[in-house]
Amino acid sequence: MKQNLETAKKLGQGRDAVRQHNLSTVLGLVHQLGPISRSKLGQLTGLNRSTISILVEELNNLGMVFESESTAREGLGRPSIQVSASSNVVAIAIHPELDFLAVAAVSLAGEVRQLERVTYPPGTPVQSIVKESARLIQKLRDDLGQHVKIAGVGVAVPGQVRFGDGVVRLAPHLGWVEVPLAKMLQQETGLPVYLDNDAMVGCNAERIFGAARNFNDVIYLWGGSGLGGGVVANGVQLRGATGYGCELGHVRISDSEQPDYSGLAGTLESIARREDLVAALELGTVSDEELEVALLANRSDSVAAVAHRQIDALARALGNYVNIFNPEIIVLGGFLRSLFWYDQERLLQGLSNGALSASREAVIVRTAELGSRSLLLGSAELAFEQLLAHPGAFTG
Amino acid sequence: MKQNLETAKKLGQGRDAVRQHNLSTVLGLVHQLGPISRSKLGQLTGLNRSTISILVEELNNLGMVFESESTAREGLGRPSIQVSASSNVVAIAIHPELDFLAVAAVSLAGEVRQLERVTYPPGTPVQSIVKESARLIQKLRDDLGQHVKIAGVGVAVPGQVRFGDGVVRLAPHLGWVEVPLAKMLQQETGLPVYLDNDAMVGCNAERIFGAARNFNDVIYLWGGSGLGGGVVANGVQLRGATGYGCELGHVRISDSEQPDYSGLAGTLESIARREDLVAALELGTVSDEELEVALLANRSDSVAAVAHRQIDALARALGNYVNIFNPEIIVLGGFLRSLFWYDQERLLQGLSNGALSASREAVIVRTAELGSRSLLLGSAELAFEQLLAHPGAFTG
DNA sequence: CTGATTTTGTTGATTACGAAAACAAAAAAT
DNA sequence: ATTTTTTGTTTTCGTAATCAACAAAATCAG
Repeated sequence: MKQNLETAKKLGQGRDAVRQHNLSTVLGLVHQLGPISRSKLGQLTGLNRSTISILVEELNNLGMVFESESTAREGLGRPSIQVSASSNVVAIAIHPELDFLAVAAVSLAGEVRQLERVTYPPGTPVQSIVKESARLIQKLRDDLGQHVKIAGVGVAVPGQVRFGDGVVRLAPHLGWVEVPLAKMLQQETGLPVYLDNDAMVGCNAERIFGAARNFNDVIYLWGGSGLGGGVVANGVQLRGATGYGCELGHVRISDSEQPDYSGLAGTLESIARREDLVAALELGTVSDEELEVALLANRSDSVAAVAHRQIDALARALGNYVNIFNPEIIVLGGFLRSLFWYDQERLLQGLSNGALSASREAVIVRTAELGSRSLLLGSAELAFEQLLAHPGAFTG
Repeated sequence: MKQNLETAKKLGQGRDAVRQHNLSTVLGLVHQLGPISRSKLGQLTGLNRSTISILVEELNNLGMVFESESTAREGLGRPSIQVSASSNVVAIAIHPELDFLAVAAVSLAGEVRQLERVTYPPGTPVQSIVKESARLIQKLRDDLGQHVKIAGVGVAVPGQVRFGDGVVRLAPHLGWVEVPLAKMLQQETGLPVYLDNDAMVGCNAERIFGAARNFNDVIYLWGGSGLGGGVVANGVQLRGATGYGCELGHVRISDSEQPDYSGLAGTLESIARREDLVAALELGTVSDEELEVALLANRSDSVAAVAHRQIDALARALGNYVNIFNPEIIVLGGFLRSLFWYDQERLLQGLSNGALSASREAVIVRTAELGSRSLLLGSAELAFEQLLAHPGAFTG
């Protein structure tokens, strides 16, 4: 509270806060649930018919949504007007990786309208990547045309992100340290830029559009070269004080002295390693899908030893998360999907052994649904979140 | 969202929601910060002078607060009226343990107005404890007089609590399984009853009134016979989907097969054990304070071996929590206080070794301030939270 | 095909509540 | 004693949700 004494953050609600809030929730529902009738919006929000009418009209005027006449019979009574999110409001999703850059335009309706992908040699300096991003954004804008409004730019960063000011604290693969990426991109493009850790971005996407849709308490674990996580507690994404939280891979679960990519010993990331699986299967560079096919086809003892060790470690970690978070659902993405399908029984049994039964009983374990789309949808969501919070303030 | 489609929970805000919210925040500020001037309330909430005036008057009429003329010089200008929480609005705090029962009346102003404590043999059935609680509550009410209004009853349970319906899922020490304690107490007393896990209750108290005051991201760890935890993330207490979350003691951090009180192996609770410390010091039944004095006075190797092992385990666990939650502050209570003071250096060094530096740098570690008062204040807070959420609806 | 029923959209009047402005009050500063 | 500064009070105003009444568009019953 003392902070508030100084910063004088507004705790009270004024007149316009109500309109702001209602506008925001209506737009949010349209965004998440897709085309929806006015009457259903009324049911969901508890607002009066006349109020919904005014709100939707305002959103229409802002260009955020459009209305279409009733499509088909929905039962008794006068058919309700359908409200849909506009495809002409888009967010730019950016995903920089070691050797490639993906830039996409995602509409408020949830479609990936356009996707550009370029590769470059590892070690390419940030400045070049920023310039390249700006170029691709301009290309997207040109292709999409004048009448498309840009909500902002969302970036999924494979590393630790200071959420408040959009600085990449550390992205080991890319060799970035304290890079003010948001500011750099903002200066280059003139658009508002939002950064977040890639796993958290993926978590949010799965929660809104994917396997964790409709759940309010979610654990998301994603295995790529490293191992990242995301948590949704009580309907809101957990980030910690500065945005460095949710490092679920860097949690020590064993006495082993084997270090992970961040130098921490005995962590889940140090045991459940994609490259060990790939090596055991004697594969080269493979996609997650190819890895999965190869793993499920191979039942040799040597592969089983590696997989079992990783599954057991994963189970132990999941047990910890269940005890800590009491989630409704656990979502496994990346190569962790493959571990799940390799021996689901073993994983779930291990989870049961390590978790308190009260929390264990209720939780379900699923694999991610969105695949590579999750990063695009989730990154765009970073920008849309700001738009949704203040729809009235948006001018495009 | 699908849930909402069925339950039709109100997402939109109506006319009166604003008043409700503002009334709530003003009362909340008075409750937390103690006597405060009207003008400061205006600064903190961002509300207009006239609005504050009306709100405070309404709270006054409800008997929640009272106003007093300016006490002393506070600078230039007309002195502002002081607003204080009423001492005549109280919550009943109940804390049942293995062999004793504490029942207290805590005022909205934060004073423990009265405290009753009785002992009974271990194994006393729940029904008896409920009856005894009701008797003590009646005694408190009689002593306090007619003009005191009761906001409700808050119970700190040493076990797992299903937060939604106030059922004790499992309280190992007390031998309770699926006990509908809230309902039982409600029927016996006619008052609204709220339950929560004891560590979470303590966490909330430390956050509002104690060592974690003014922090929004808190880890709280409390060591008694067992080891419990509490987490505040982004200003709200974490409970998980059903209320079983935050079992920070039951997190596996080692390959050891030593089971804890819940049968889980290699957890923090299985290593950091109060009774091992007590045994090493060759003590009998001691209070936390006595234990601390004895521990700090004894620098023998045998004691050091036990203490160091426990400190190292604690450090490893704390490192995990830091990586997961990126908190601003860690608060250690119960006998964990003693471990901290025994070798602070070792603990902090161990923490640094196991945590990512980005999160590690910002976090501070402190010991709990409230001692045994934390459970009383925190339990009362359970009832006050409901009161604060809907001050207008309260009739006493 | 016709009329009753049901649900939804529309419109205007009503109500609630915070903001703003003008004025009064109570202190310190000059 | 006068000015300045801050706060409390009162009145007026604007905004936004609600309510009631009516119209519109479908299904249902015969």
